Amino acid sequence: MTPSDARARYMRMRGFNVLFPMGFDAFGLPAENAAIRRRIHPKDWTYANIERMRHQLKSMGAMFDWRREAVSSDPEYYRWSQFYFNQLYHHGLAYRKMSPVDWCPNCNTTLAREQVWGEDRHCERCETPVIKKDLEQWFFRTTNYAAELLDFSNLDWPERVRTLQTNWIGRSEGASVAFTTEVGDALEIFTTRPDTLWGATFMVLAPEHPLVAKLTSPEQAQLVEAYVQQALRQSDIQREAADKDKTGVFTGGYAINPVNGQRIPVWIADYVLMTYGTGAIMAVPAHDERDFAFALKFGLPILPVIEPPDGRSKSYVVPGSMRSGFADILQAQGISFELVEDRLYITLSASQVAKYVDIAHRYLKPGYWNEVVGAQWMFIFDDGVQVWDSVESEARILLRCRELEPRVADRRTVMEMLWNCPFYQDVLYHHEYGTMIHSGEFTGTPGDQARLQVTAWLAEQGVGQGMVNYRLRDWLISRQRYWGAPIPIVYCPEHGAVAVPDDQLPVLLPDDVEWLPTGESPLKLHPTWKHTTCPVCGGPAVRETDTMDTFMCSSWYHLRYLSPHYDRYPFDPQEYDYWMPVDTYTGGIEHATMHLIYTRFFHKAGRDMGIMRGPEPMTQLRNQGIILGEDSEKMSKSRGNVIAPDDLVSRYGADTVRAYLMFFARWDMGAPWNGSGIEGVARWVRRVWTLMLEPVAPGDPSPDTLRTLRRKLHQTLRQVTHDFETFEFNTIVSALMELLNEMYKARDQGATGSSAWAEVLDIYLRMMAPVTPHVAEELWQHLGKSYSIHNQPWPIVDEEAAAEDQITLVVQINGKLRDRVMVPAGISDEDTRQAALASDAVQKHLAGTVPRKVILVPGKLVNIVV
RNA sequence: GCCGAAGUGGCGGAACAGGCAGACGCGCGCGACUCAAAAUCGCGUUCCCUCGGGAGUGUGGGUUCGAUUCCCUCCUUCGGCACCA
Repeated sequence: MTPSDARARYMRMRGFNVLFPMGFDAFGLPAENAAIRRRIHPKDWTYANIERMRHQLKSMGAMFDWRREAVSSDPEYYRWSQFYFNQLYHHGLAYRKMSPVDWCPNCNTTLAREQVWGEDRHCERCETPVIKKDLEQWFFRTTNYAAELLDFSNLDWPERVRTLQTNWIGRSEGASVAFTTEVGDALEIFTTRPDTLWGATFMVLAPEHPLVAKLTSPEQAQLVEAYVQQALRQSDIQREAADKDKTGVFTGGYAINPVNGQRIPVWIADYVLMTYGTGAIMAVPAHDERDFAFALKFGLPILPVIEPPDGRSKSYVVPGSMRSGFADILQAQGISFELVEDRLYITLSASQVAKYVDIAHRYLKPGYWNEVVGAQWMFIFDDGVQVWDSVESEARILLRCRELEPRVADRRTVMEMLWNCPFYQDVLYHHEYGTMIHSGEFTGTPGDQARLQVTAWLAEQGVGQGMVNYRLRDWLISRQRYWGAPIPIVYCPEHGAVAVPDDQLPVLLPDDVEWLPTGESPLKLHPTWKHTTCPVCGGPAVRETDTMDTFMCSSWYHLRYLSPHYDRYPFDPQEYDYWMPVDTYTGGIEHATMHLIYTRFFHKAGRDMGIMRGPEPMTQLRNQGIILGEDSEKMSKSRGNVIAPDDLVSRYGADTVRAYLMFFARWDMGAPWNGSGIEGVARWVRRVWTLMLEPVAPGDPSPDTLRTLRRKLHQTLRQVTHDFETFEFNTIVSALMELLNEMYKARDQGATGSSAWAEVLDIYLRMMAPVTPHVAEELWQHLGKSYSIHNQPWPIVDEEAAAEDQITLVVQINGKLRDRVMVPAGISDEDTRQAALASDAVQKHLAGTVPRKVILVPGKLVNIVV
């Protein structure tokens, strides 16, 4: 808090009208869980906490305008959260649907996808792994704004946050393609690789896909049913583990590939997710890693349709399969190979394949075969060469090989046979872009045009079109918890879900509930609360008993600060016009894919509903790092590693604590707490105090002393100003420390009676004011200046005073430091060169040799190259 | 696996449109004051050294007169995403 408070104070001194508000995002799981643990009513616990926090913040000297305080659990606040819900509902941006959702068994509530973290898919709050439940829940249509949320052009936000959001939204460009089942049902898929359509040798549906039942043949019914049941039982963690062995079942049904009429089997497998795309994929095992593993495991055909970019092919020659002289002729033809124990391992460039096939065919002994794989796929038999370019030719080749070699008799596909040869493995599968092969009229289309051309053709044929898919999901906002804003919906047997009219808001959260956990939503168990009347017909109806995710409350709180007690609208429009959008917003990086996406969504939705204006809610964002406990773990009461500012404040005073919080680590990086340095900052504050309050008789300072002092002063002012602008708070304090050291020197040289001294004290206190507001104010008064220092303008750098009149010229020989020479600031290049060469150290090192070259950086450095 | 950030003294950290590495502070050492200690003040504090210097910003290479800074390789730590078709 304090560094941003200091910056707000700095901006005020810069002449800005600064709104620096404070409020409490008071609803939510953490508060409710903490209250339950202590067996205190969540409301009592929350408001006691708020009071404690207010006290703490005030003791730190924050400049918050408390008249603008907003508390999201106050009815006068959540009335407007409910108003926003209604608006979203009326505009079709809030909807209710039954779906498998993430459920935290410990918090007894559903969670948004953003609130489920890590590999084990745990609850963001309590770290319990979540499970899936089928529930009817309320969602906000964040996906409507997926494309717009990717546009950061109006934002001065850190690259890091933009990247996190971009990845979270997860745009992929591709095409939708209309496959059909054998009996004529449409079976649409999404693919990013329309260029591989001719290699689609089977399809895979998510187990939950609606067509599964219809596709399943009677023979497969039992297996399919069992697999679907098992998939539903499994948690996401089990299902989504990437390294898991592929599982799946054949439905017995077939689909038709629209590009070539090929009849391909339809499988179900849990590696296809119902929640992404259409819940169905075309499988191109030759160019998709997952499909490849699946096909290999289940013996499904694999057909390469994209040439690898390097054009490399391979051939492995079994001992005894070639007539003698084979290796010699290869060598003579410039075809490189490795010979290991009579086995030949041959790697071919694109141009060598034809020549090689010819030679191999001539040298092949009867009863054997040889193959070329990679960029080209050919099987050389003694009676001719078979090209593997279709599912049919593969079948023929496989049959032939099985006849010739009993050891491959049980192989189900050619690829399975080849995969057994480790030498081949790196050329059998790839997912790069390349020239299309084995793809009918598209064969030969180069990799950089393939996707575009195929997509255009699909559209022409009416079987597909270009399409963009996002990973972002709609925001699940229902929570089966007590401590939140009630969702203002009433269910009427006649009229269904009806929004509570705005003039009847807020739907008050009752105090008299059983808030101790029962595994059920507390509002549901309240004897009377949920019973009400339908706003449409007046008949008996029941209220929605779920409450809203607190991220809903925090999505618009910046607007409530404008006018926290305004009772006609979420905010006073005049205030909105004056202040919005938020100019500077600071917060932790942990908000990147939650709060900061939600609030952007909220703003854009609000804009489209005619409530807010402009493209974005917050113009400039700067991330602060997290201060960890001394044990480098996140501070938490349960770990017992929390550093309470109160203790530090009572021991060192607020100003010292403020300054130390700015000084001890980089604000944007955060660090484990380390209290040992605070003594240094305390010493600094005391030394300022001593210097200004302990009288020292003025002496007779030299002009040099005064010039040096003023130079340091204005150089410091320049740096401090810059560092405030760029949020580099740690160097603000160190620059002030440096200047103080200089001031002590000047004092000892008798400077205290001078006008320069008065100037230094004046500016020094102004620079301190944002950092240590109390000490600065008191010393300001002591200097006899008018109240208050915090209303003073920020000082202006006197560039002339800040300029150096002497510079330290660095003299290097071959880039190594050899000497430093003091020269006047405006020195000419020629004089610089002379001064450097005249140096004793240089003369000694040169020892008579003549420099080959002299590099000159004016005003800084001379490098003599010998 | 993919994406991103970061590696500088005993510690927190400075410096980077390429130009004196280690500002400022902590800690530590020595000294002054003191009977003594604390506080305060002063000096010193990257490492090695034969006191001339030499090495040094995670590793190895490259570009350059010159690299903590730019490029490539690798290592480590942290964060995010992850069967997303």
